[in-house]
Amino acid sequence: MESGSPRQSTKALLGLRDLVLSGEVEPGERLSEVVLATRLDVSRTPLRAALQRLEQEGLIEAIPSGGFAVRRFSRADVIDSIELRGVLEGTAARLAAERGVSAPRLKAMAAIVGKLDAILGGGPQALDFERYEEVNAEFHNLLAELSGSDVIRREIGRVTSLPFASPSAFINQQVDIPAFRQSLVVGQAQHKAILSAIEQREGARAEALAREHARLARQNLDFVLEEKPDLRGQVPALALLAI
Amino acid sequence: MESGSPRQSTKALLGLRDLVLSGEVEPGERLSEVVLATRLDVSRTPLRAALQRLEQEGLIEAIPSGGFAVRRFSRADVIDSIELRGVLEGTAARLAAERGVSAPRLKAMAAIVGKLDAILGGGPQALDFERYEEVNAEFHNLLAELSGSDVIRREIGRVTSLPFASPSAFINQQVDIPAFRQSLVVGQAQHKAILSAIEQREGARAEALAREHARLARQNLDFVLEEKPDLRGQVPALALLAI
DNA sequence: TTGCACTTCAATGTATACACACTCGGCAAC
DNA sequence: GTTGCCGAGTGTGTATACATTGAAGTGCAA
Repeated sequence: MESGSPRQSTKALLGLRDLVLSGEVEPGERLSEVVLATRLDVSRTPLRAALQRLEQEGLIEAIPSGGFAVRRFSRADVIDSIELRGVLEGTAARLAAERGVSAPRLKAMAAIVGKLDAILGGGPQALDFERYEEVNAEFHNLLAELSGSDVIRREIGRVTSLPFASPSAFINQQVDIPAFRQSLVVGQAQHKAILSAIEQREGARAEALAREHARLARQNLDFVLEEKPDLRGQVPALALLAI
Repeated sequence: MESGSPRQSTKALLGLRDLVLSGEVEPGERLSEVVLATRLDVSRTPLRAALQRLEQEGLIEAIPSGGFAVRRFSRADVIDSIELRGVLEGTAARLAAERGVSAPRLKAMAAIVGKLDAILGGGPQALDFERYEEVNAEFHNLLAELSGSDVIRREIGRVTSLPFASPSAFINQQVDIPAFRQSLVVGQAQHKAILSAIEQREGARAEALAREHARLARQNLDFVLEEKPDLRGQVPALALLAI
């Protein structure tokens, strides 16, 4: 069987995930298999596979009496998920520093940092958020790889599958506020420092920096929730949040 | 639907997990749905649910062309899984210290430590491994809870579902060797220190201690693999290992 | 003898029918 | 009026038939 595109289970998984993330089905709402199967135009079998998978991803949760419901995330969940990402990326950075990284891969990381510099250096209004988000994701993906550990890489992948735990959770055009733009500058400084620490085999520094880097997301979260609560609907990462 | 015991999917999950963990199906071996369904006396539907779940647990992996195979773990995987557990339990301990733990829960933790003392204090030959393993698991479960974070608790639960990443991975009668008994004493000292650090709100100390505590498992792993390689078959946690 | 293509087969992916448990409404008894 | 029981209905859990694809083996041709 081809594991590529034209599978119903893939269609069901992507469709269902999108339905949940976009907020079309509300947190706490029970997910009816027949309704969803009809809506996504798949049979119940691949749909159930998608439900099980999303349960493991943490987006939905099993109901004791059977079936699933959209999970309702608290602010604490979001904060702790960000903290967890920081801890895991910190570990990746520390392991990279301790175990060493080959010159070519360090060069690749430096190239990514250079690209981020170029994106940020283009002047305030020329800033391409989408492009920054893309390259930022590259940085974080490569960081996970530099750890040299498949176990760590897998784990980071799992945790960051939750939208609000993603490294790019609060990078988007919608929330174009000076405070956010500044946070990108700070974040880029941290990127450089993390790379430097890895190059110089400073494990503890690399770990601390990566943790602090993740906290940037928490700062932005706090800012949105407290200063600009009206922006909540604009940030996709917060669609599942029930404060 | 009752989510309790008499469900075919439960039967399939437990049966399949046991089949993999016991080594009855060898690492790398392809898992045939029809064969397994017959063997476990369930239909393919609940079996497929179990397969999907075990894939998420990390015990088996999907084959590109379809189906699943028993995952083959390298020594690096085991080492990194232990490291990961240390990092996560370290985070749980740090959060417990930083955020504070209620007096009753601290008391409960102290009670567990007391039970471990009693088990270890009974003299060398009276040592009840099974009981120690049980109470040790209690300690680690409560530690995860003391973090006050469902996110962290879930994550620790996931990681420690792999047999060699479990806190009790190398505690068993089979490997009754002086070095192992000594490691229990050291481990218990670390238990006390972790509790003390949490009580005194010393986050960094609590984290460092919990990390080091996990490394005890790595020491025991190294000992088995290098000093007593003939014991490999005796330790259930190593059944999946392909050095 | 070797390589390619076709055929066949086996195993997974999908759809759907059936069985049973949980829920919710109504009715009766207290 | 409230509480408890009962029955219908909805929906998930399970089984199985069918579709589809990947792989292997065989035969023919170069």
